Order: sequence, then C-alpha cells, then structure tokens
Amino acid sequence: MAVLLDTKCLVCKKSSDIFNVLKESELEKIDCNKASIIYKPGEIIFKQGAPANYFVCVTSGLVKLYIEHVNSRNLIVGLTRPINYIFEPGPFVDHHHHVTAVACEETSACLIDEKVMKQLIKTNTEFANEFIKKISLQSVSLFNRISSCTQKHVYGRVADTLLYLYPGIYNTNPFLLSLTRQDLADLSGMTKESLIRVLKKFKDDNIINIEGNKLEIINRNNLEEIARKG
Amino acid sequence: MAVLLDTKCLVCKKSSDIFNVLKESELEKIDCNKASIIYKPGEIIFKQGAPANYFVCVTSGLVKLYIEHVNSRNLIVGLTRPINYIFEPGPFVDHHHHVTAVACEETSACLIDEKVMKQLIKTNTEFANEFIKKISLQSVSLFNRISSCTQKHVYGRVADTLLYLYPGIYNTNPFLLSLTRQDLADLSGMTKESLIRVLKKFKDDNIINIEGNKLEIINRNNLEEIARKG
DNA sequence: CGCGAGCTTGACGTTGTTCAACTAGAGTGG
DNA sequence: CCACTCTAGTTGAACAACGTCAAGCTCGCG
Repeated sequence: MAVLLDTKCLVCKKSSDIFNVLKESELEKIDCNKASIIYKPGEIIFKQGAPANYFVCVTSGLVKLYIEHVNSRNLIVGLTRPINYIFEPGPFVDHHHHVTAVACEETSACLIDEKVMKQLIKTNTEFANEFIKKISLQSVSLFNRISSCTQKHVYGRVADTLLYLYPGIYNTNPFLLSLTRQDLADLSGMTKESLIRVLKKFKDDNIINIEGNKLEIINRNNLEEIARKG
Repeated sequence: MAVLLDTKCLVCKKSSDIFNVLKESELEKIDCNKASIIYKPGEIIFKQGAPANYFVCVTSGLVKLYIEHVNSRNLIVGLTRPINYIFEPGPFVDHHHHVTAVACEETSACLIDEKVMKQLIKTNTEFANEFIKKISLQSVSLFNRISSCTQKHVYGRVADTLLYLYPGIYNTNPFLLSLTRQDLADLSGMTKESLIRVLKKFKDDNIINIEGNKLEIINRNNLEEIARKG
C-alpha cells in the first residue's frame, strides 16, 4: 500500500512555520520517531473512528479531510497542502480520529509518534503556542465552512469553494484540478449534479472557464460578490 | 449596562478543570487583571468582528455563541455554561472575535486581560496543554454541528439539538427553557416555523412533551434513533 | 383594556435532491 | 485492433423538503 521514504526533518523546518521554533535536538527526536510514507491517489491515510496514535505531517501532494456519514454523502472539512500538520482534535480528546484523510494526488507524509509531539508541546512553550495558533486558524476555517454550508445557496457555496481553491490550494490560474466533481460537491455540501449545474452556469456567465479538469477563474470580483450575497 | 462583581478566582478553581493546574500565585495574577460583570438576558458580551482584547470566563448563567450573517439568520455554534472559558479562536488568529456572545439568562462573567492569559500559556505548560484540550473538544463539537446541519433533515437536526440540551445545558428533566424558539431554530440551522412544526410532530409522537417553556424528553432512545437516521 | 413580543398554523413557492438515461474516455482481454 | 466494461461526468424531468409569507393566537405588562 505504501512506500517508505527517508528524509530529514531539517528539510521541513525551512518551509513550515510551526517547525521553526524547534531546536535541532528536538527535530532529531522527531526524526527518530517518525515514518515517511508515500500514498497513491485515493489511498486512506487514516480513517474516522480509528485510533489516533500519531500525528501526520504532509510533505508533498494534497490531502482531503472529510467527515463520513452513514447512508449519506461525505463532507470535506479541509484540504491540506505541504508542508503542514493535519490538525485533528482527536489526539487531545479521545485518541480517535474524527475525520478521514485521503490522498488526492501522489502524497508523501511523515507519521510522528503522538508521545513525541505531546512531549514537545509540554517542554517547548513556543511550540505549544504555535500549535494553539494553528488549531485556532482551523477553527476559524470551520466557522467559515459552517456558515457557508448552512446559510448560503448553491451558487454562494460553490463560489466559496472556488475562492478557497485559488489561491491557497492551487496557485496558478488556470489550474489543473486533482479533485473530482464529487470532491468539489463534498467541499460545497451538495450533490455532484447540483455542483455541475452551478459550474455550468458560472461558465455560461463568463465567470469561470472549465474544460475537463482545467479550471480558470475569469472574474474573481464577480465570484466574491456571489459568495457575499449567498 | 453591566454591574461589577467582586469574587476571587480561587472560588472558580474548585469547579473548573482548566483552572486546576494553576498555582495560587498565578490565580492571583488573574485576579488583579480581570473585571467581573453581570449581564442581563439579551445583552451582548462581545460582538463578531470587534477587537478581542480579553478572554471571557462565564461564572454563572448561560451564554449563546453565534455566527452572524448579513441578510440571513444567525447560526448558534455553541452554548457556554459556567464555569468555562469561551474558547474563541480570535485572540490567536487576528485579535478579532469570530462569533457574537449574548447572555440568554442573567449571566456573570470575568473578563481577563489577553496578555495575562497568553503569558500563563507560555509559562505553564500544563495550562497550555489543558487549553489545547479544550480547543480540541470545541473542534469536535464543531465537526458534529457541521455534520448535523449539512447532512441531516429537520427532524434529525432538532433531535441533535434536544440531545445537546439535555443533559449538558439543562440538567433536570423536564426543564425550563431559557432559549427562545428562534434560538432553538438558530441552533438547528432552520427557520423557527420549521422548528415549531418538528417539535409539534415530536409531541404528537410522544417523544417529548412541551408546554410553553417547559420541555420534557419522554423517549430518549427514539430521539437518538432519529438523530442517527437523520 | 390594549399593546407588543414571541409563538403557532396554513397555503404556497422555490431550491435542490433524486432518479434515470446518456456520453466520453480509460483500461482490459480476446 | 476492436468490442467490453467501468468510472466520471453531464443532462433532464419529477418530486420532496423546507423556507416564505401572511394571518391569527397567547400572554405578560403598562
């Protein structure tokens, strides 16, 4: 299912804010207690409900995090691009995962022993502080998501999704989607049929251009307007 | 608008887990940098978008936290009962509030200088750890809320709301609601008309009994079943 | 007694889902 | 190299869920 890699944490330190506050000796401690793994698109990194024994740090690729719901569709609560931890409340609550993480592209990730991370939080207050900041940022993004999915109509929700994708997840325009239509629907809290109809409307209105997986945002202002009005 | 109180933090330490890890000297520091205030029902404690210069600890009463949305209804993302901090991501992100907090009953709260709290987080690792735990718990509850509001039909959502209210917010059965029908609707992500219709259905089906503000949960199993099925 | 806020009910319309059929492209095996 | 199957994407029609609007009710309070 997965292939082992061998990279040093020092490499990540350079591109991730949360690692910056760690000393070299602390990074080495992580180095000794981690596994680097490559996942193929569609492979599960961890599953909602399963025990959470380690923290996951995405080092390349793209990961979707979604809440599974029996007899119903999934809801994507976030996408994680490297280099970033997957900030999941589970390890601090009941040691179980509360979302499922799946690779959308070929993805490499480091699995770091929970004990080591918790130890670092207890000994390095700067690190704890950065950690709290990151969790807080995630809460804000959850607020936005909740607010979008419960208060806005399909057009506003898709607009929110597109604005979330570029910039942030994809950083060229036009960009090549590695997410399926179903993923986009799960991100917007609707069925894929509805999503497709909205995208078509946006294309007809010259707000975006989409052909296959190539998506271009033509009129960003218009999208923001739609997102605001709901 | 509000009346000053004078109580010591030592009193709160006895009933709140997060205070337990603080030394007396640390509690005294909070004592010197806080304001105790009484709010009447309906009064705003802080407002979404306003600067967040202090942390709020609810010491009696009931507080609702909601996301405001222009030209649309509000969404209650949580209720806070004493003794508990209002865990808001704002202070760690952009120093602005991301929700509005309003007293539902006569409520007393301590406003604690942001700097003091952040200082404690940096110096007392146990406290930081408890803090992370609390934020994580809140994330989990946000996941539940998001999942309920986007995936379930009105009946499932109201069932979730009732199960959230008792036990947890109200701890007798039957209990006297201090929330209005509109509040219940905002908690369930629907209009008050829809909420009322669902409550009536539940009453007709002998799942609950409701007369005015007196609400009794008669068949909890049935409610859980409905919440599960959506 | 009259007013107003919160609550309740019914009729109606809109939004978005469901279901089913169809298309296009990629992978497989004869 | 061509049928085949399988998956992702697309489209249309019918339907259900829920919101909107409007009217009437109840109860506490001046």
